[in-house]
Amino acid sequence: MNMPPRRIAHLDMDAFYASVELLRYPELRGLAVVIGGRRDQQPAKLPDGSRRFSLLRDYVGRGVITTSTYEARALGIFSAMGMMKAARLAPDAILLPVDFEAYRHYSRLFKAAVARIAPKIEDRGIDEIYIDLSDLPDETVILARRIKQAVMEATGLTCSIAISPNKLLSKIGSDLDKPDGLTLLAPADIPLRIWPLPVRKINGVGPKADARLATLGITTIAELAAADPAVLQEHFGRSYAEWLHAASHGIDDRPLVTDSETKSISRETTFERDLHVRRDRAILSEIFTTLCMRVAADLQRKGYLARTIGIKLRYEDFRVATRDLTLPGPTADPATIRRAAGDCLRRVPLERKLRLLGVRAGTLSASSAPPMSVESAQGELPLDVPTMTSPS
DNA sequence: GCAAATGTCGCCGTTTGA
DNA sequence: CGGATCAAACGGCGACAT
Repeated sequence: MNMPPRRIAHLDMDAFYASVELLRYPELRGLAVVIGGRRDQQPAKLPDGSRRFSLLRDYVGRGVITTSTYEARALGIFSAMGMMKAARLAPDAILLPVDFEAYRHYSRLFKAAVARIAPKIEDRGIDEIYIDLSDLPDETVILARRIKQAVMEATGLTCSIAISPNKLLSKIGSDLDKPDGLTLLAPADIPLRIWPLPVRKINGVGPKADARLATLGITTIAELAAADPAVLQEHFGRSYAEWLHAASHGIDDRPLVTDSETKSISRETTFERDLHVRRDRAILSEIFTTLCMRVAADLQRKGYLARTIGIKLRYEDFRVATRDLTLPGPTADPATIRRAAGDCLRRVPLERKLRLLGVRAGTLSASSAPPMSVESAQGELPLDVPTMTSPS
């Protein structure tokens, strides 16, 4: 039997974090607003009831833009841009710190609203989802409008939706008409609407693959679609080459993943200045222990035990080193995690200064104890916590 | 000088056990 | 018993994503 094509929607909230902030501070509508930087500067409330907002020009130190309003984007400000660079481009932009608590709240609201219309949903992080509309009786555009309206009613926020036979095309499509977009894509639209786009628009082609494709003279999806499969295979290996080829032709059979288990839990932090392992040993040791305690608390709060403990370092030159260690048995104990992480640390070179330290817990299993409340989840460390040492 | 935090996946080399 | 072989687990790490 010939199955009808699926109807897969990709829904992407428009400038999500920034839009949530505008719900709270409507006086900022129409302005260049950026979200990011350190978490320490809430807007101050003035005696007359108005608010005093920080400006990007006053920011000092490390940090990146997490997101920004469309007005800020028009000034050349984009996600992951360094704060100081952004401040040069748009010194008068309003700066707000991230408030994940609020974003998670609105995330739950919009997802619940969609689920009432179409329950088959794949979570893709805080601000986007895939939705399978295939089994619903209504017409596609009607459904899309209904979903957009439900999201608006639940949150006051707009989103952009694309619907196509698969996740790949819908993901590309939701970006084609933003904000507040509604895009339908059929296979017949591929030559005109997909092929002219840069290969980087394919979800799964990142900066590295993009650069290597450029080397081969391939910058658009059309050029990728026309590329010799044998040449692709030489440069990318069989598996990735086949996937690239299929993607360029809009072919993607991946099902929606409607339930998934957490695979790892991690905490990491970038220091205010690069730290030297010997000179700053005391500071680093305290940060390291704190990270371990936070991972332990996260595990306990969420009801997990971990059997693998890993660390991540970012050196001053931005290179990354990771090490991990599998324990004899699962744990959520901060001291055990601290010891394991310390063992990992002994295996990495520590000559260069560090800019980031992270601790990860993986190979998770459910703890028999129920998830802990936040207050009771703080672990106590014994007094003789191992200290950081140079490799011997 | 500047470039976050958190998480997933794939690939590869090594180790281990059969 | 030595060698070949295979699978699974492990560890490292790159790439990619939001």
